[in-house]
Amino acid sequence: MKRNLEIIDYKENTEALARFAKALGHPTRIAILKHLEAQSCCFTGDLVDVFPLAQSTVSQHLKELKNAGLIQGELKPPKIKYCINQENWKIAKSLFENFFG
Amino acid sequence: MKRNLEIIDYKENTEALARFAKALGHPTRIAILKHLEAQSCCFTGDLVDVFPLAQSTVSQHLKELKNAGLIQGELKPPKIKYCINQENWKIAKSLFENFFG
DNA sequence: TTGGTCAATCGTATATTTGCGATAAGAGAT
DNA sequence: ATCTCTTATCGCAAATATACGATTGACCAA
Repeated sequence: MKRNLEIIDYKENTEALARFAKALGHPTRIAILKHLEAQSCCFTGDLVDVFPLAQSTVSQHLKELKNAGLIQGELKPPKIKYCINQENWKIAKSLFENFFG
Repeated sequence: MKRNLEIIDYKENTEALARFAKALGHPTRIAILKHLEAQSCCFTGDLVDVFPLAQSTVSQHLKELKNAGLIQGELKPPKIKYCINQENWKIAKSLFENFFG
């Protein structure tokens, strides 16, 4: 049943795209990702210095980006180094490219 | 002051991108846009038939897409024909392309 | 003017998001 | 064990988002 598979893919792609888009739907999160793109990686504390937000708020945005799969954290005690999750980044990129045609 | 202009552009692009992303951050709105892409245009009623949602809910999603500038409505009494706003679509496309690198 | 059709808007309820300060948790160093 | 540094989580308040049914408004036809 090729048709069903296509429908499922369509549905899954739609929801995956919406999930990524939702994660990108806040200026601070876009800025965090731009920062990570430019620096390749950075620590939470660096971001707290850059944005006029409380540490807990920055941490929450990082959590959402992590839940969406766009970033990943690596333990570098006593800090945590955040980087873009290249694998999912590529998936998101291709979903958006495909979407915008 | 080139530097200031760059900062402003950076800030504006970040916010514009977040606004577009936010509008795309719901499966129904992605699906509506995919539908419009495929059909080029369609009426609200068609969408109400396609999605398992109340008419008022679909209308609300259309309003958000319109506010984000991604679609536009044309009066075709007694119906309204919705199409993708090609101009802003291109802007969104290039913002995302630029963002994902 | 009246009626019919279609879509937007109004209330309303519920859920989610965003932000903060305060607190807890994890991992060395002393 | 205790202290320090860094980050996550908790608890809360305010704002926003999502969905619905009911109502209103716009337009054309009879």
